[in-house]
Amino acid sequence: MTMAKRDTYTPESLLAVAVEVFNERGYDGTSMEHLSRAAGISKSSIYHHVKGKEELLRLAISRALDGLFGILQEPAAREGRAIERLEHVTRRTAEVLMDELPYVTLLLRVRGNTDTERWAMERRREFDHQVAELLKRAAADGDLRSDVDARLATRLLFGMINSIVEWYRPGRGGAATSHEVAEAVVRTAFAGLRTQT
Amino acid sequence: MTMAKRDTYTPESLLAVAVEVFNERGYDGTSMEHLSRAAGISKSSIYHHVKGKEELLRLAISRALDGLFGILQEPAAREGRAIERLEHVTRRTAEVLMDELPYVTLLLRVRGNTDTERWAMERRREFDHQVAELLKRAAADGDLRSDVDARLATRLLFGMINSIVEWYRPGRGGAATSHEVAEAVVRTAFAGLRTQT
DNA sequence: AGAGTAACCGAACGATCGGTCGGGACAAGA
DNA sequence: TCTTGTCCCGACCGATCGTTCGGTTACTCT
Repeated sequence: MTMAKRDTYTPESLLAVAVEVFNERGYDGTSMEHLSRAAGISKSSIYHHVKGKEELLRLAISRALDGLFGILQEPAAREGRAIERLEHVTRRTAEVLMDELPYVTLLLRVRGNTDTERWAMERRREFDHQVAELLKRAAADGDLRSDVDARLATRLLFGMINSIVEWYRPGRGGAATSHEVAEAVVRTAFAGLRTQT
Repeated sequence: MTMAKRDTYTPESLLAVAVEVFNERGYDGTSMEHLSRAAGISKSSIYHHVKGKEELLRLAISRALDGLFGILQEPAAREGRAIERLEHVTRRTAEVLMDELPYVTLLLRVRGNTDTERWAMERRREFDHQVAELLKRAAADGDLRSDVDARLATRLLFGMINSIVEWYRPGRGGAATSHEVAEAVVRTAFAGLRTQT
C-alpha cells in the first residue's frame, strides 16, 4: 500500500498505483476508496483521468498482453529448430513477466467476472496455444522426452514460469536479475532438477 | 454455477457448493446472493448452517491444510534419503491437490484481506518451508543439480505442482487420473523436459 | 394432540460499493 | 483582466454488500 506523492497524475502514472493495489488486495477486493487513498487524491478525482475501475484493469492487461505477444514476433521465436524457439520463448516469457511484473500478475489472476476479464482470459489462452504448438513440434522432432504428454508438459512449463509472479520481487536480495532467474527457469525446465548421471 | 438439489443441507454439503462458487468467481467476487442461488436456498437460510461467509472460507482452507500437512506425517516423507523423501512429498502433494482440488485451489488463491486469509497464508508458508528444508538436504547430499539455487528450485517446483489447479478437472478426457498426472509431474520436475542424451 | 426443534423464508438493517455532479483553485493565453 | 481548460474536491446517488430478525412450515418425540 504505497502512498504515492506527485504533482499531477497521468492515466499511466495512476495506472501504476492502481495495479499495485489490485495485486495486493485482488481486483474484486479493491474499492475505489482504496485506490484514492493509495493515490493520495479523492475518489472522484480518479474519474478525471480514467473512465472507471474496469478501464484501469483493461489498460493494465493490455500492457501485459502486448509484452507477451511481442515475444512471438521476435526472430528467434520464428526461425530455427522448434526446441530452440521454445527455449527462447520460455526465457523471454519469464523475462517479460518479471520486467512487467505487476501487469502480468494481474493478467494471470483474472477470474472472468466481467467482459474485460473474459477478453483477457481469451487472449491469454491464445498465447498459451501458440506456445503449445511450438512444444508439439519440438516433440515431433524428437527433441522432447516422449513419456510425458505434450499438453501436460505445456501446462507444467507454464505453471513453472507463471509461478514467478508469486515470489519474484525486483531489486531484492541476492543476484536475482530477471535474466538470471529466466536462465534458471530454462535450465530447470529443460534439464530437470536431478543431477545428470 | 451448479444448481444443487437436496433434501437438507449440512455445513459440509453447503461448503461443497460454496467452494465451487468461490473458485469460479473468486472469494471477494462472490456474494451471499450468489451462494444462495447456487445452493437453491435463500440467503438468510445459509446462516442457519454456518456463521457467515468467512467461516465457509475457514472450513474450506482447514480441509486443504489438513490434507497437505498429513503428507509430511507419512513414513515415506520422514524416513530415507532426502531426494527420495522429496520425490514422495512432491508426488503426494500433487495427488492431494487433485483429490481435494476445490479446497486446495481456494487456499492457493487467498490474498490476505482478512484474518482468516492471513492465517491461511501463514500455514501455507510453513508447509512450503518444510518442503524447502527437504530440498536443501537433497542438495547437500549432492542429489540435485548444483547450478540452480535451492530456494529458487523450491519455488519452481511448487510453481509446477500448484499450477495443476489451473487446468486439472477430475474425470475428463484421456487417462488422466491423479496418480498418472502426479507421476508426470515428478518425472518432468526431476528429470526435465528434454530428451536425455 | 401437543411441544419442541430443524430448516427455511421475506423483509429489512447499516455499511459500503462504483460512479455522478456542481463547483473551486490555479495556471496559461488573450 | 477575462476566459478557458486542467486538476481536484465534498456531497451525494441508487445498488448491492454481509448480516439480522421475526415468523412459517414440517417433521419428530412423547
